Amino acid sequence: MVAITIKDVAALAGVSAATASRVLSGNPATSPDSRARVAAAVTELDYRPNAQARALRSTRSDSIGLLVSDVRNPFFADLAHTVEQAALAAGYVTLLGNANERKEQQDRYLDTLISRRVDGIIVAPLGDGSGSIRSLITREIPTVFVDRTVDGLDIPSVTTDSEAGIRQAVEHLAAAGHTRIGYISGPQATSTGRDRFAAFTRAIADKGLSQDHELVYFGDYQAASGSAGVHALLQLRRPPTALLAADSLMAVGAIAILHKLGRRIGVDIALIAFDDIEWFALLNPALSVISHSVEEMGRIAVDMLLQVIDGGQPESVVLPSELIVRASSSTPTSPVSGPSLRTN
Amino acid sequence: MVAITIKDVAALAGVSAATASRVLSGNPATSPDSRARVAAAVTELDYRPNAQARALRSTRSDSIGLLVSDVRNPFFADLAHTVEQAALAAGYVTLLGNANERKEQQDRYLDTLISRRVDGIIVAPLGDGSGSIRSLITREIPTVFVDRTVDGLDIPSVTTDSEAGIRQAVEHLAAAGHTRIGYISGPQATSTGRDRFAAFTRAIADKGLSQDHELVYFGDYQAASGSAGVHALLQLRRPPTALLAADSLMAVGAIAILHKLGRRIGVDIALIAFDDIEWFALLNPALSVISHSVEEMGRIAVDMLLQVIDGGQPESVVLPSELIVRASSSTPTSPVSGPSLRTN
DNA sequence: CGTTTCCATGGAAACGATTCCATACCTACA
DNA sequence: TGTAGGTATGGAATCGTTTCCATGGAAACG
Repeated sequence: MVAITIKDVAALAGVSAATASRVLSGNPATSPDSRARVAAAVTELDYRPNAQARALRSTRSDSIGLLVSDVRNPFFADLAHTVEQAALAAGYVTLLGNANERKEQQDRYLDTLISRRVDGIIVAPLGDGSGSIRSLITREIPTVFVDRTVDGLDIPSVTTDSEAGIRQAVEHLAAAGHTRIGYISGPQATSTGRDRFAAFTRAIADKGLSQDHELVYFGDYQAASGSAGVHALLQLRRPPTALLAADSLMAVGAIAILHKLGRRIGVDIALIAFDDIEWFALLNPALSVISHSVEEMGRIAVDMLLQVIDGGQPESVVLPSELIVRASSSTPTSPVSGPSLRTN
Repeated sequence: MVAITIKDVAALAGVSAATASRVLSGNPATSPDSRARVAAAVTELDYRPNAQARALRSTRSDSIGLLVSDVRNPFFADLAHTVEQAALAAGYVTLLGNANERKEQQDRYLDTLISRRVDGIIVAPLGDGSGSIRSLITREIPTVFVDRTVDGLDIPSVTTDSEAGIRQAVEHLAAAGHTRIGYISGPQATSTGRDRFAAFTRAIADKGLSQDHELVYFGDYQAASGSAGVHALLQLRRPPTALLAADSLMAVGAIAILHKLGRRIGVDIALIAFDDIEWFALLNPALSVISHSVEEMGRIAVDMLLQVIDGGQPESVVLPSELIVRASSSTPTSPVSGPSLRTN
C-alpha cells in the first residue's frame, strides 16, 4: 500500500506542496497554469487527500455524529436517513451510533465522537445530564438534541409535542365509550417516556377515566416489552378495553401477541400507537396512530446543528403531533366491554 | 475551546509526552508510578486523545465504512445495526452512508471513506466495477461485499442464495394452481436484482408456467415502484393471479395499492415477498416470504472484514434462503382465477 | 525610470499524537 | 569492583496536511 501524498502530486505538477494545497482547497491565489497542472497530477495519480492530516491541521473534520437508540426502530431509521442526507448535502459525513437505550453505551459513543473531533453531534439522549453528556457542554462541542431532551441542560433541541396527540387519542377513546385505557409506557429514563406518560395521566384525569395504576405498564421501547405489556395488562381482573402504546416497536409487539391470543384488534380491543409508520396503514385493521414528522425533525436538527457550528444559538423547536384515526380504534365499545360489531 | 493535548497531561503528571503516550496505549515499559500519575492527570483534565493525530501517525483509524442503499429499508436497518454493534465490539466505529441506489452517490461516499482512511469498508455495491469501486482494489483497501456483488471483482462477499427460495416460491404457487405469476423485479444494476430475476425465469420455465414477458415489471427496490408494478401488471389483458416481489419495500408498495384497489390478498391474488420482516407476519392475511438471515449476514461480514484487515483472504459465504408460507399465498386458485373461499 | 502594489509561489512551522533511538539508572553476576 | 543486561525515560523525528511569512517578479503609477 504505497500512500500517495500531496508531495507526490506537487512533484509531478512541478510546484510546491503549498501551491498544490492551495489549488486543492480552491484558494484563489493560484495561477491557471498551476491549477491545471495540479489537477492533471491529481487524476493521474488518483490522489485522495488524507482527511486525518487535514483535520489535524485545520481543526475541522467535516463529520458529525448521530447517536440514536436503535436504527432498527423505523422512527430512528427515518431520522438517520434524513440526517445523513442533509448532512451530506452540507458536506459532512455521518458517524452512526446505536446506544441501544443503554447509558454506558451512550457514554462510550460520546467519548469516541469527542475523540474523533466531530464538528457536531446530534443525539437522542438518554438519562440525566451525568456522564459524557457533561463533557459535551464543558468542551462546548456543538450539540443538538433530537426527539428527546435532558432536564436542566441548555442544549437546543427538536422534539415533538406529545401532549396534543395523546390528549386527542384519549378523548377519542373516551368518546367511543372506553373507560379503562391501558398504557404501555416508554422508559422513564427518557424524556419522551416521561412526557408521554405525564400527558396520558393528565388526559385520563381530565376525562374522568380510570386512573388505576395497574393499567400502566412500563416498557423499554422494544417490541418484546410491548408483548409483555399486553400480557400483563390482559391478566388484570378488570383488563383494559383499549390500549395506547408509546412507540411503534412496542405497538408491533402488542399486535403480535394480540394476534396470538386471538384478540381481534378494533373489535375485542382498541389499539393506538405513537409514531406513524408507513406500514401501520397496511395492517388489517389499519392502525390508528399519533403522527409526527420525522423528516422535518431530521432536517431541522441538521439545520440547527449547522447554526451552532457557525456560532449561532438557535431556538429549540417543538413539532406538533396529531391523532390519525383508523380502524383499530374506531369501534365503539360498551363500558363493560361487551360484544360489538366489526367495521372495516 | 481550549484543546487539551498529551503534553498538558504529561506536564501535569511530571513525565514526558512519550511516557504519557506509552501509559495511554498500555505499553508495558512504564513504571507503576508514572502509570498512576498519568491516569490521575487524565481524569483531572478530562483528556481525550485526538483520534486524528493518532490515526495520522499510526495509520489506523479504528473506523470502518458501511455503505448501503437505504437504511429506511428494514433489511438494511437490521444490517446496519448488526454491523455497527459487531464493529463496536471489535473496537471500531462505523461511518454510515446511504447510496440511495445511485451510482454517483455511491462513488462520492467511497471517495470520502477512502479519504478518511477507514480501516475497511463493507458495501452493498451497485453497478459494475467502474468508478470508485476500482480505487478500492488498486489501493488494496480491505473491502467486503454484503448482500450484493459486482461481476468480475475478486472481493470476498456474504450473499444470499436467492435461487432456492425463489424456486420454492414458484413451485408453491404452481402447486396452488397459478400459471401466470407476476414478478416485480429489482433493478438490474444490482446483482440481487439480476440473480433473483434469473432464478425466477428459470423456475418459471422449469415448471412450464407462462413466460409472458409482460408479467415482469422492473422496479427499483423502493415502495413506490411496487405500487407502480402492481398497477401495470393488473392492467394486462390477462393479469397474473399471483405476485412475487423481489424485496420488502416493493412488497409494501404492492400491498398498499392492492388495498386501495380493493383486491383481497390471499383471496383475489396471492402475494409473496423476498425479505422477511417481523411485521409481515402481523399483516392480515400474514405475508408469505422468502426468508434469509440478516443478522448472520452482518456478523459474518464484520468477521470477514476483520480477517481481511488482518491480511487474511476469507472465502465468500453464501447464506441460504427459504420459503415461509403464510396466508397471503395459501389459497388455491383455479387457473382462470375464479372465485375462491377465504381461509385465514 | 524608480517606486509602490499586487499576486503567485516556496520554505518552514505548526497540528497532536506515536515511535525510534539514545541514555541513565539499577540489578546481577563473575 | 567492573561489566553486562534489563528497564524506564526523554528527545526528536515523523505522519500529511494547512497556513504563516518572506520573496521575487510583473504590473501600475507617478
